[in-house]
Amino acid sequence: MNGTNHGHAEDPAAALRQTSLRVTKQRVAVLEAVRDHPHADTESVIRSVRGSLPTVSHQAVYDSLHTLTEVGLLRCIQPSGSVARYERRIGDNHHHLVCRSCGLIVDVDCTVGHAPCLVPSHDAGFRVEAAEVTFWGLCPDCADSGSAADTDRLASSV
Amino acid sequence: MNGTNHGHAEDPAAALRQTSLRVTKQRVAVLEAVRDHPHADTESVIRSVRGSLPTVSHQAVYDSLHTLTEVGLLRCIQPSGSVARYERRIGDNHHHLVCRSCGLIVDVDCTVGHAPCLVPSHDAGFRVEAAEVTFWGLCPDCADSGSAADTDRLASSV
DNA sequence: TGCTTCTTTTGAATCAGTCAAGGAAAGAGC
DNA sequence: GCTCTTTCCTTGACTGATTCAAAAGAAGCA
Repeated sequence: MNGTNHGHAEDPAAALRQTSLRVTKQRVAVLEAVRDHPHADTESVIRSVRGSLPTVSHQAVYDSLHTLTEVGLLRCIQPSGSVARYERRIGDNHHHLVCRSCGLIVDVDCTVGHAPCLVPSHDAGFRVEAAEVTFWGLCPDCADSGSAADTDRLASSV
Repeated sequence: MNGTNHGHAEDPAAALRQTSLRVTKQRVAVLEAVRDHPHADTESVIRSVRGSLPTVSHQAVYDSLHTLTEVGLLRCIQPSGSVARYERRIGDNHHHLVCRSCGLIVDVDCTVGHAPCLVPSHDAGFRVEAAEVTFWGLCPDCADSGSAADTDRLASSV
């Protein structure tokens, strides 16, 4: 539950320095934003970053998110029908529970054990590198309220 | 491997009739297009449908894809970074292998057995209805050619 | 400090997908 | 086969997320 990355999970600047990336306040702010809002979409990250840096361009945030994802400091997830979302918990092969109704995303630990936690029944010659698991359902709140209306819509999409 | 749906896998018109949907040539053509091009994106479906119906609007195809997905005749999948793709193999809880390099998608049967084939380690109070598994890797072709260049890019995104 | 290279800003463009209104066609009943 | 009602398709404009490109600005090395 503590720093899973390379021992720098809590210090964005240090994390950046360990890569060959320049340490800019924009990138630090993006890392902090994602740390503070797990599974945030780009829009939320921009809003959050502008809390400390009111003038950042959306482009800078897009660039940062891409770059940081590329070097492995962030992970990008995109459940069907959702925009890109980012998280800092990387390298532990965890998966996600997604609410079909409100879009809430919650982490779940690997179903079986260690990565790769799953092996396809046949791999069609692929060099398989990772398994990504998304559990679809209803979060507690949505399951309680309006479960009838939702259930209809859901039956068909499974 | 044969008709998995309700015994009408090969006859689009019959499949439509079993739902309460009207049998229009546009919908039949969309079903045929997806049957003939599994995992096709909307753009490809449009192109394919226009082979037999040169004047269909893209809107008609979008509508048909949505409607057919809603009634369960199609399934929509959207691997991260990809546009929506559709397939007709439904109800058998199979999963997908996706090539990170060229985007090729291949079906794989359910890893463990029957649906729901996976149960999260803890469900955070969710009412879990389905597990979607995506295996990421390199298809045989991409693994052969230019594997060095790709490997770099990939190492970071797992 | 000065220089080089990488980043960010600015502003416009692209692309998938959606909205809305009117015309067209499917299917039910006669 | 004909008519009516309801559902579906066409047209054309629009939205929202993301990307492109050029020029200005900062980071880090010598």
